Amino acid sequence: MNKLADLVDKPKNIQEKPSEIAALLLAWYDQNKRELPWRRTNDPYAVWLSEIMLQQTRVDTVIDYYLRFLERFPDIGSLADADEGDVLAIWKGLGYYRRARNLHQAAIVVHDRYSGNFPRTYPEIRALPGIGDYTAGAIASIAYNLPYPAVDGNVLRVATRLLGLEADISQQKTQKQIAEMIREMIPKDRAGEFTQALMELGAMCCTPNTPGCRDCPWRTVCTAHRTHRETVLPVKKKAKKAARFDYWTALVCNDGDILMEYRSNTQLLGNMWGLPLVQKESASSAEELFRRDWELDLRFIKYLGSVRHVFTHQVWQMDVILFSLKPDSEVKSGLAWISREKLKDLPIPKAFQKVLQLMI
DNA sequence: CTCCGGTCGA
DNA sequence: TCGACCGGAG
Repeated sequence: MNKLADLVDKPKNIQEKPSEIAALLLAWYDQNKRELPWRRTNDPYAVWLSEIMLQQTRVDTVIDYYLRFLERFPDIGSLADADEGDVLAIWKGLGYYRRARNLHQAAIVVHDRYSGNFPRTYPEIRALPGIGDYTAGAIASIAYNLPYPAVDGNVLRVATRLLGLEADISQQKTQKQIAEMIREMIPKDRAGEFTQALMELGAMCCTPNTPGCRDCPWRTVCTAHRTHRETVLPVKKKAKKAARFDYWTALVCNDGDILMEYRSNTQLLGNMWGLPLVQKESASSAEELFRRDWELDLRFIKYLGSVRHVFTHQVWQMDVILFSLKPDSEVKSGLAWISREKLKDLPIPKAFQKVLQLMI
C-alpha cells in the first residue's frame, strides 16, 4: 500500500488500473466509514434485513427500526414463525410495506427450503421475494464476500462521474454496463467492503448536488472532476412530467343532435371527432371563450362534471358544460351537428367518449 | 407542492 | 418499459 502515495498525483485510467483505483477507495473507507449497526456483523440475516430496510429509506431512519426488528425477531426462524401482522407492526412507519411482507415470505422460504440457513449463492439469493439485482449483489458481497456488484443510485452516480459517462442512467443498458465495470474492480479479498465503500462514497462524499471533491479519494482519477462535470453527471432522462391542460368542454344539444368537431390532422387525436374545447383562461368565462374561439353564442344550462384523461405526454382536465344554442344558428366549418344514432359510427377517441358519457 | 428510489407485475 | 408502492427532504 506504499504505492497509494504515488497514485495521488497521477491520473489513472480506470480500464488500466482498476485494482489501484479500488485500493484508493478502500483506504478511504477504512479511515472514514460510519459506524453503523449492520456493519458490526456479516450475519446474512442481519445484512439482508439492513439492505431491505435501506431500500428507499435513509440510514438515520433505518437504525432504530433495524435494532428493534432484530430484538423482536433475532433470527430467520423466529421471523418465519411470526404472524405477518406482527412483522408489519414492527415495520409501521417505515413505509413500503410490501418489503415487510416479502421479507416474511422469504424467511418462510429459507426456513422451509434451506432448513433455516440463508442461501449462499447469488442465484438462490436473487430468487427470494423482495430481492432484486441490487440487494442480491449487496448480500452476496457483504455476507459472503462473493464478487458481485451492487448497483444502487449512489453507485450509478459515483460510477458515471468516475468514468465521465454521459449515458442515461435510467436505461437498463447503462445500468448493466456500470455493473460490469464495477464487477471488474472488485478486489477478490474485500468484495463486501468494496460494495459498502462505494455506497459510502456516494452517501458521504460524491453527493448529488454539492459533491465534496476536495476530500474524495478519487479526486485524481475522476473524469468528471477533471472536466468539471461533477454536477452535470449523472445524466438521467428527465421524467418529462406530462403537461397539464385545463379545458372547458361544450356539450351542445339540438333536437337530439350534438355539436361535434372534426379535429384537424395537425393536432392530437387528429382526423377524429371530438367536442369543442377551449383552454381555460382565468380572466374569461367559458361563454366568452367559446364565442371568441368558435364563434358560438352559447347559453349556460348546467355543469355536467369533470373528465380527466391521461396521455403519455399530457393530461387533460375537461370541465364539461351543457349549453344551448339558438336553434337555427350557423356553425363554422369544422363543426357539425351529429345525430345520436350516427355517433357510434364515428371515430371518437376515449377522451371524448368519457365526456359523452356524462350526458347519459 | 414536487422529487427521489429498488422491486415487482402489468 | 412503466407505474405503484411510501415516507422524507427540499
